[in-house]
Amino acid sequence: VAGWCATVPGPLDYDPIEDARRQWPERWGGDAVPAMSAVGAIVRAQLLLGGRINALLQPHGLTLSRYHALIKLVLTEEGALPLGVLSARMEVHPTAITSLVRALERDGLVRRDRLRSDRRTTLAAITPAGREAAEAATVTLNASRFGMDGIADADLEAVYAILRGMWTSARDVAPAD
Amino acid sequence: VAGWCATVPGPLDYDPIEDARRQWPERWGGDAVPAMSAVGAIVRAQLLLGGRINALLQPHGLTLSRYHALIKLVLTEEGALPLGVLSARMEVHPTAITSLVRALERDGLVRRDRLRSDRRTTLAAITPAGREAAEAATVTLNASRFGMDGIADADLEAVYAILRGMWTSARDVAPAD
DNA sequence: GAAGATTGATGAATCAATCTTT
DNA sequence: AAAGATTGATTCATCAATCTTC
Repeated sequence: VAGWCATVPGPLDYDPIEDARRQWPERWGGDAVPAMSAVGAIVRAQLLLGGRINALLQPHGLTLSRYHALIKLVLTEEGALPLGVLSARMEVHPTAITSLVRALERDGLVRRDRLRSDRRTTLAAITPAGREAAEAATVTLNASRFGMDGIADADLEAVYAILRGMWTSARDVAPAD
Repeated sequence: VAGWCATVPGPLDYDPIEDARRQWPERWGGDAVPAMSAVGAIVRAQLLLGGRINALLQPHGLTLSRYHALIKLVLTEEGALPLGVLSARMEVHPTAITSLVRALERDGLVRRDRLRSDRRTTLAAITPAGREAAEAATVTLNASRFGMDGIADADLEAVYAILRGMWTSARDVAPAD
């Protein structure tokens, strides 16, 4: 149990998923073992990536959430989005956007404007400082392949293609309301 | 934007990762696109799974964390573990275990005992009610393949095998302290 | 002094209720 | 009344500091 704890699970002598895979079939049958393994792996990978990526972003004064928001703005050439749209694109609760954008504003990375055409909506607009931060952070993340170095591109594309099936399949279309 | 919001991102007209994949190469080159896509997919998958699994567990009065703890105890035929060991196996902070186990105790699913041999350590021991809850919940989860139905077993095993490379590679061995 | 666990404080995520503008 | 955003209360994860037992 080396330097892990704290968000960053390390490489382990005890592999939790392997252990579960060993014991699962005799207790509950083997049917769900692939699913159980994949779910475990996804959860653990997400935890690990969170730690790695946040560590990469820390020198830039960003977290993954804050970087995510900045990138969404950068990718909309106007560099601005209504909070509601930003919330939808990031897929986080509308309420979370409020505090997130407020924090970015405190650091001078975005500006908040009321829309003149409809003064209900607040516009989050990226500032020059915000663009710089996003660019620099992206260079860092690209260089370390988003914490994924060590895995081949073909494998990464395979993971992407498979997981994409979770939201492109017709499985949980909206229940016709 | 149908019934999603609230933890459960639905199937979307606007696909955030596809959008990023389109714009990434011209801005920052294509090198990190597979990594970026995989990371995005993992984060989104984890979010989706969290929603689905917690919905499946709710009728059993459990959450994913609480189920996770119970399963770890069930899988140790004594049905009991010191909090420190449980914390390590679940890879959550030692402080988080305290409140988690306390909540399980409140519901009568685990018992807390001080070890007679070393009265510093607290033992979390699963109760009969805890075993029942874990068994019932496992049947439910197995039946819906942990929220992964719709994806072929071979693909799930592929995802597992690839992601496993993140913690079995020598990449981040402890920095020799 | 060190291991094991706990407490209290801070920050993020979520939900209901509120406020403003349309 | 409805859309957009915000506030306040709750919960959970995290970190530092504390308390007990060895």
